Amino acid sequence: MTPQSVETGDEPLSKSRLRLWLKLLKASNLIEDQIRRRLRDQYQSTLPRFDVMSALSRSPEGLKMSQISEMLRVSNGNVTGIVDRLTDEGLALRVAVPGDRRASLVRLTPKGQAAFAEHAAAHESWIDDMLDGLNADDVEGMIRRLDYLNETLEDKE
Amino acid sequence: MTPQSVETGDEPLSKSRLRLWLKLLKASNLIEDQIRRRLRDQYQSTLPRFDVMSALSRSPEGLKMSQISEMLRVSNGNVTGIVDRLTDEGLALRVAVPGDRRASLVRLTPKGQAAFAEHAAAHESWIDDMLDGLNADDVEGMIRRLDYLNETLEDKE
DNA sequence: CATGGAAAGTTTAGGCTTGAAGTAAAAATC
DNA sequence: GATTTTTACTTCAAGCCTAAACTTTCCATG
Repeated sequence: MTPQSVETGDEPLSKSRLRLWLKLLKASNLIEDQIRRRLRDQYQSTLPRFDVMSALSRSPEGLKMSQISEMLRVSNGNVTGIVDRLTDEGLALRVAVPGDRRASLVRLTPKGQAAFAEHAAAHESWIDDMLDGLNADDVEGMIRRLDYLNETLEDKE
Repeated sequence: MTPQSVETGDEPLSKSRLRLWLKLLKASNLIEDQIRRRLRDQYQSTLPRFDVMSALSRSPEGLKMSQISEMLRVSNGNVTGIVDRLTDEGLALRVAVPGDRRASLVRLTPKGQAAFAEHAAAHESWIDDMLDGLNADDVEGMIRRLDYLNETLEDKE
């Protein structure tokens, strides 16, 4: 056995980890592509818009631009463009923050709330459909490992 | 119990599946962002370039544009741009296909082969490092479930 | 061999994404 | 109170990505 390499069967663990990553990425892309396609076809929307609206829907009092970009882990300039487009379509709006003329609070409009409620319900059923091959044990086993993985990944940042 | 809803503990399975998807997406994004950042910082490259070069490196005789876009599941026009940029940098080149003036074979140049070999080695060690919290059992368990999930997802396309 | 359709690629418009540069306002420091 | 630094956000350039339109070439059918 090669020193320092832990083996599983006949394959070094590092190779298995690489294979795991490629399969994880593949699953993620397959699911994400489906969601993007359906959001586009059925609602003339996109995943980034969905993500921003989802964050806003959880904070009816509104969110600052910087809060959104932190929650979604995307750049500030990115959020500017997405909120601009949501605003153009009457789904969101910027409200001035009294006492701080630099910032503004972004909120969903009633129209935005209604649209997101519809999108979110569809989204949940799409996921349920795409993952219906996994039973409760599978789901639990994967969640447990992904939780641990995500913790270690965040620690490393 | 609600009719038609399979429960695990006190949560409907559809909710668990949604949570699983969000965690899968999070892990995928955390890892992908790290890879993008390192490819950029250490090699002035990008993940799409890496993916194209990876496909090309496995086919020294070259690949047609349409083969690349099919393998990577991206659009034709997308590949055009990426190969253009690789070509501009002397990492890839287009070779005429005798007997078909529409198509061309894309190949890595020697410079491209050398660059990719370096990037691929680094890439593998980054993954090994990021996933080092998972032991052989974890890796095997996740691969098994992801294999199954990917199969069902591809069947649904 | 003419012609109509299929195939291979490119181009284009529009949106997403980043890092970097820029603007303005607030806060801290002197 | 003036100056410096930080904070909040926008703008910009460049790359990525898609669907759709387009060009060129190939091929099948009459």
